[in-house]
Amino acid sequence: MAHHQLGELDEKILKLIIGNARMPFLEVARECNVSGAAIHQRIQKLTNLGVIKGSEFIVDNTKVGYETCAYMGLYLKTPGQFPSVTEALKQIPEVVECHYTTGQYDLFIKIYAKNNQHLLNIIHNKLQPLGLARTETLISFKEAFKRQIPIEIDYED
Amino acid sequence: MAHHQLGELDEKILKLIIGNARMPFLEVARECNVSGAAIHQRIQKLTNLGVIKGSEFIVDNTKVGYETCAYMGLYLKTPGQFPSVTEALKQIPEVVECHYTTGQYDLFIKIYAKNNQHLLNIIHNKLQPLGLARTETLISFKEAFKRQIPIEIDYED
DNA sequence: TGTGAAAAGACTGAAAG
DNA sequence: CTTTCAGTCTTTTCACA
Repeated sequence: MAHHQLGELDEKILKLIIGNARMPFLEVARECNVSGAAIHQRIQKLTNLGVIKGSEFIVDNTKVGYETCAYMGLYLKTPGQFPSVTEALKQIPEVVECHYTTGQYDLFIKIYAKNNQHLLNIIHNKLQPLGLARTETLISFKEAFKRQIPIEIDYED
Repeated sequence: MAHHQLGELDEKILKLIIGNARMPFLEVARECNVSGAAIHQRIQKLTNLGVIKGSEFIVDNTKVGYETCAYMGLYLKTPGQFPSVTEALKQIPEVVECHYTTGQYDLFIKIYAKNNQHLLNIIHNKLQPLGLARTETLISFKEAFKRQIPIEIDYED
């Protein structure tokens, strides 16, 4: 498996920092009973391995003017459209996630818009010109909760 | 609107830090041509206002053993189930997002599982006992991209 | 709100067990 | 893989504009 390089210390570090990217590494070190340099080097390693892909501040979308959150399922006309449509979606900043999916849809995306009218504008002016076969829209009117993946590493060695 | 307290400096700060929670505030200060203390106070203010809700490290799900990512639409039997089902979903760590939605479904959730079998186990053992009317599952077999909401504040005052 | 200064604390890399 | 150490940079607070 892809995560065979990770040990208990890595797991403990990830659990501590995954939900708080501003936690000082020295504090992590104290929690783990190792030196600060050890944490520094482990996090470096986790970053080099691609386990850690970056960090983010979590911003309340409604407080920066995005009242509408929607998911959309997209049907392509032909599978050949995958690369061009994905590239075009990347050019639309309001599209914040894009997945290739099995079953129902070909692509599944998440969009933030200022309001419902803005969402309609995005659909009409930016999505429809892409030449999709069909789309389906699902509007989230409240995010009940959102959190991180649970870190529970199996040591299969 | 909810974001009327935010000014140009707040916008600039948010744009700089939203995609890198480890950026030193002094570096933000230099980019913005203000003192470090000013950035410190602004970020404090943004946190107090709830604009900033926290920070996270972005971890590659496949590298910590979660190969399967799925979205599920849930139909309730009665609207009265909303609170209890939401609460029950919160007890399932693999459910990382939960939205109240209009139209098609009542609830819409995002799940990470170790593999497809594990996803089936979660559905059978944890979701079906909740007494839902029906569910629909959508499996993402590749996340083409994922990014942050664009920060573009209107100054309507 | 913003600033500068000062103390405390954190980061980072080198060298060594 | 871990530690200690040293130099440098950051965070945080506070008095003041």
